[in-house]
Amino acid sequence: MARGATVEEPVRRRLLAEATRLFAERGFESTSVQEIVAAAGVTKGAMYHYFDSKDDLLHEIYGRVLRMQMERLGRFADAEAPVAERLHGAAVDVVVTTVENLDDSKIFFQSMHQLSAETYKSVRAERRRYHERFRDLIVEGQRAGVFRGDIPADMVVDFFFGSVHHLGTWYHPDGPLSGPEVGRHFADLLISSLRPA
Amino acid sequence: MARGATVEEPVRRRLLAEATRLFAERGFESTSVQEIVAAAGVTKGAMYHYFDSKDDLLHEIYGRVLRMQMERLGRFADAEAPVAERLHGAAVDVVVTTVENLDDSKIFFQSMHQLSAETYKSVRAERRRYHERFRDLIVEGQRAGVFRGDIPADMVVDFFFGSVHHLGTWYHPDGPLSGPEVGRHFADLLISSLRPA
DNA sequence: CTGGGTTGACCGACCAGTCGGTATCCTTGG
DNA sequence: CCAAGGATACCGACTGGTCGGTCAACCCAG
Repeated sequence: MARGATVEEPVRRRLLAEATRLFAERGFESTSVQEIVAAAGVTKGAMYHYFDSKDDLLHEIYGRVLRMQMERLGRFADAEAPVAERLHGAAVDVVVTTVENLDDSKIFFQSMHQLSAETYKSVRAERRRYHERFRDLIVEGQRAGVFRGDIPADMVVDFFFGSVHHLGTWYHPDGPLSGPEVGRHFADLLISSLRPA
Repeated sequence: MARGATVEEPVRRRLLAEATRLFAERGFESTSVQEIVAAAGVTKGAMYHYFDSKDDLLHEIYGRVLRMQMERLGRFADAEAPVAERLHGAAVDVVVTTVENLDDSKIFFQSMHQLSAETYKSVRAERRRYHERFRDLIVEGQRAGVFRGDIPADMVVDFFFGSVHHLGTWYHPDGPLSGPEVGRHFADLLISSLRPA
């Protein structure tokens, strides 16, 4: 018979995938390295061959998410369209990709503070750059007069991303709402909340 | 000299206060019982005299927050005023009380999943009742035609409380914004997002 | 003298990370 | 063409240490 599917997936990728699943399910501190390697069908030696530490595993997961989100936001922000449309598109997209990677989202807001001090700082910095990119869209709209200017743009970003990050606590892929549906509603709420008084 | 301030506070209350502070600072799993009792100036035996387990400590913290929030929401919801005003008042209030008890908020969204299965379920149920109370206000406004009706009220609640729960990740009491200021902005965004198209 | 409150040494379970070892492949030079 | 030898991938028993929770004994107010 052909080699099993698990053999096709390289060990490193399998470790990341299982770690993501388990961290989302039980939290970082409640998941032992032993459980991760057992789920991936390898032993500790293999894990410590590919990663420096359990912390490093979490760091990799964050890096993957952050790179992906930043790249996608860039494409919406740089498009040629009215600012309200670009913001709406970016908002829908971040919701859709969040629900498509719900495990990543759960890990983010539950386990980020478990990272070592320096790793934590670098993740925060990367995250801040992402928020600033998003905020610039809002500021642009406020300057153009299409968004209300009496609420700080930074706060609007925190307001919106609070909602996005919390999708992991209530959204279920097999529930009545699809990702794009939730994304459209969220984006509508955002744009609507920004209409000049 | 008079008895020290710590002696005035009963042991049980001190344990809860220190546990809240430490859980918020380092997370539930990263805080040992030994650290909690040391901070409270007692020993493990004393803690296990008042609480069944470390889990029970967390459960009590949740219970305290939930009771307080539910009671306050009730007062706003039952007031005599236009529904938009009642919702706005409740929204401002939940933000203000959240930033006044930021530690509780941090614990909520970081450590809830560490509770035992049954405790977790009861906390979720209590939380759901709170959300439903809030949602009913929105439904009332939608029926009255003062709020847009094309977005499910449940989703609006999740949208708003996502933002509220995430205050713990970015709000600093000594920052430029006071609790009531943030509350007003958040409430304005909520009401604004609900204006009929 | 009694019993609620409190002590702190102790227990078994578990954990992240280490390390000496093995198996398999790739390179190299004879 | 092949043997030698090094590099890579992986194994799993083990270590030093931490954790939540227990319990027999103690203290002192009523």
